[in-house]
Amino acid sequence: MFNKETEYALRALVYIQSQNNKKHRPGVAEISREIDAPHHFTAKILHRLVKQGFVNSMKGIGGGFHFDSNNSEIVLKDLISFIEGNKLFEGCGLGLKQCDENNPCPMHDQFAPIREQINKMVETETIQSLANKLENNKRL
Amino acid sequence: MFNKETEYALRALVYIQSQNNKKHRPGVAEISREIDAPHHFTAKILHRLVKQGFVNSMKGIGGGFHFDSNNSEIVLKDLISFIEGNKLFEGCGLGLKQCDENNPCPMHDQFAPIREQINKMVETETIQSLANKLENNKRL
DNA sequence: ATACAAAAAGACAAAAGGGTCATTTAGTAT
DNA sequence: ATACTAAATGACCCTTTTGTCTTTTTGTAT
Repeated sequence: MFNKETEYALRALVYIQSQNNKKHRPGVAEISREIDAPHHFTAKILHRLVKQGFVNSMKGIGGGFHFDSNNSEIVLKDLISFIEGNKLFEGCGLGLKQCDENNPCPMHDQFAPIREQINKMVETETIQSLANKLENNKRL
Repeated sequence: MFNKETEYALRALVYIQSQNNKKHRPGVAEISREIDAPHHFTAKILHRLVKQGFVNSMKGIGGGFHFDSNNSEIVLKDLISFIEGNKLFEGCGLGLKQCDENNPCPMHDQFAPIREQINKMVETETIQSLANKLENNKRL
């Protein structure tokens, strides 16, 4: 479904939020270990997300990654679009450039509702809502 | 959703079937032109599909690609699994190795029904059913 | 038998995705 | 001020995907 970078980013941010909830700011080493992602690749991804403002970081002793509590929640669709574009949210199942209600490909009628459900999911869920579920039986 | 190879394969096979319905066996040049795919890449993909038995080919004058009418229809799931594996049909949304009903990731409850719908689509539709829709307003 | 059409085959290459490493910069606690 | 910790930065590399090109083989119609 998603590419590796997106998967790592989702797992990392959810982990950061869940640790923030416990008043802890994890570093790259801890994050990559806990979400089972390559150390340096995780660092690169997080750095991009910091530059874009999705998450904050603090250097030095006691530093690490964290969310600003006065920032709004991160909607998954915004994050995923930033990382891998919106082909999944808007593209045709057969990869046609021109495919919509008025000019449908043979798969359109079956595919459109699936795409809708995907959109609904990523527009509804946020990093924070996912992190909250971690305390509810869910695992990373 | 699908990778390029899968998209080209779906479009090519649907086109071949639709032409077969008109008693015509298209060649690579015609196919790649009509489905807007790279000529030689299309040839490579079709060759793999012939070797695997998904479609037949005839060399020489009057040759081209065609389906054996006494073969059964090609279920999309079989084709897609052959080309790009079944991550889309079975994988976790966050990319976790261990994620199921009993040990769900925070996205599992939202993602599982989507995956189900995808599975239903690719298990129901066939190259032939898609080709039939081409005569019904649909476009490639 | 021949000529030609078309697929088969495989080497090659560009681009994107995924990942590593070493060095630098910055911030914090003391 | 200092030492230490942790992120920032950028170069580099491997693999997979995507795509190109050339040559060979096969089969068909005549």
